Amino acid sequence: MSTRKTRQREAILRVLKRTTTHPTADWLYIEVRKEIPNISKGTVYRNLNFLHKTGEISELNPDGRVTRYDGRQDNHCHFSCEKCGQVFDVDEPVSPELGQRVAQEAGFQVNRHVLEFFGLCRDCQKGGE
Amino acid sequence: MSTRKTRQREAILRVLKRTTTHPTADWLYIEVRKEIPNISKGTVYRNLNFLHKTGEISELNPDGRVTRYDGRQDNHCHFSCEKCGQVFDVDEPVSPELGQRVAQEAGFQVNRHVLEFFGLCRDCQKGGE
DNA sequence: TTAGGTGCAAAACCTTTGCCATCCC
DNA sequence: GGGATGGCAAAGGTTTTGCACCTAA
Repeated sequence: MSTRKTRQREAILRVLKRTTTHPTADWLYIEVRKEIPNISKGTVYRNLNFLHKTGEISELNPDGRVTRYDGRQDNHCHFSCEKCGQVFDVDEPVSPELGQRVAQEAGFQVNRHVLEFFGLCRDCQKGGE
Repeated sequence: MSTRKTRQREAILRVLKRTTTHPTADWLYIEVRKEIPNISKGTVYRNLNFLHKTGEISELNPDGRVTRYDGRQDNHCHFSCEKCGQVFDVDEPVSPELGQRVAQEAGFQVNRHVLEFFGLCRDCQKGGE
């Protein structure tokens, strides 16, 4: 089970790394297709799952419908607009000791924790409602 | 658009309020069916969405697949077991001022924020990997 | 009476998977 | 060469929706 280098996998990772929009698999599919026109959705999903397992990217599920992906791997969190669905980076670091406290108190083995903000982005505040 | 009181809606809310397991729509469907055998899944989903909109319950999406529901409305957060998928309450309150800071820094209108922990629950720690 | 709610089933949606051809090492 | 990977399409699972009937107020 070595890890092979394929055009498809490299293209997917490259496109994801160069965007900050936390795209969906579908958006990545459309984008990568500009470069590899006959790539299939199955391949996109398989590679995203692979890259997630190997820890090169991370998954987000702000709205509970579509999975979004993030190429950043440093300590940061996200803001999701409840109107337009866009996801933005927030440079509020997540303090690691929080997990330890919860682990001790409840007996869980805490591997990670996630902090997410929800509300209206700048554009959607203008639009009213 | 008044709000009608129906057996179905009341039963769903009652079942959800009396559990602490953050159930899925399907689990609630099975449970409520013990009381109202011919209730339909569509009704369960419609009412859960309704109750969520009116703020009586909240939605959780720990794993990004199935939506879970929570009848508790006070300030608390959750721990999700990455192995068995169960969701537990954590009595770590979420500090409200965090949202304000992010709002000021980034220009977002922050309505709420969520803190979630992930790892292994007690039972799944025993089972090994 | 009547607008909102329900049951049923089909549709919509996102994601995974089986199968065979293809490609990388 | 041989196993990992890709393309294609079908299947899978969750959630939504259209429609005719029902029911609470």
